[in-house]
Amino acid sequence: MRRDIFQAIADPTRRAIIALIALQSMTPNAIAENFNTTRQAVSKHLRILAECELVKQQYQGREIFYSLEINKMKEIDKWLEQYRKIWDTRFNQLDKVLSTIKKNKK
Amino acid sequence: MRRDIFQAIADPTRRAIIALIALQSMTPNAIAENFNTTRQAVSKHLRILAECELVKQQYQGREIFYSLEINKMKEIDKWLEQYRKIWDTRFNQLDKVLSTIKKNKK
DNA sequence: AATTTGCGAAACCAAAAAGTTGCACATATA
DNA sequence: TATATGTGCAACTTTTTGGTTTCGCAAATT
Repeated sequence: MRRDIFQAIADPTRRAIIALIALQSMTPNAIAENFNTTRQAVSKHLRILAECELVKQQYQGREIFYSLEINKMKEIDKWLEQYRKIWDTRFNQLDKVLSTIKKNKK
Repeated sequence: MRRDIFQAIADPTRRAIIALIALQSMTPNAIAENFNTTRQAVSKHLRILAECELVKQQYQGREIFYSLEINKMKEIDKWLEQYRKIWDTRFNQLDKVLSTIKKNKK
């Protein structure tokens, strides 16, 4: 089961879980209350998220609090960077064209 | 078949295709040469990418040139934004802690 | 006109994924 | 100690996915 972060965020439930625990840590039961699936299904998603180090577990008695490993999210940002460069460039090109049009109008 | 952009970029081959056609448009055959799969498999990937408007097709005789719809990529960026805010905040908090430590050393 | 080339679509297959049910086990609580 | 609670794990089922093969069609080439 070779998971990567892109596969992890592909599932809409997992993205919802990420959003849920982004600000405060939660237990599997508390998370599952927000979905129409069983706790076990959520547990499976959490396991996948944990496998690619997107979430962190904190044991407290018999409860486990899951929280987002925000630094891991930067990997997506890093991947996006190459494309951000492209869309910035294209925007600048458009900008150039627009300013040329403006100039010619004068 | 409900496709979204996150599902589209989940597959490594599709991410490679995206990278390939990011700078110049290419035909399915030309794209397929870069992979160990058949042209038809690539064609299927292209169809998925087209379905969620990540690629644009340009017909030229019997050839079809595919190019990246870079604006669509911004959707990922937009989704990331909420988390970027979080990691910026946490970084600033860390920064605060570090400067406090520094101060106390003096 | 006959053949080659570039392409998408459909049918099929194997593997992976997502979900469910039924455990086992530890930690609380009575 | 007996019971309830919170959790992960394994087995199983269904759905989805990624791939191949085969086909048909249109545009080039001969």
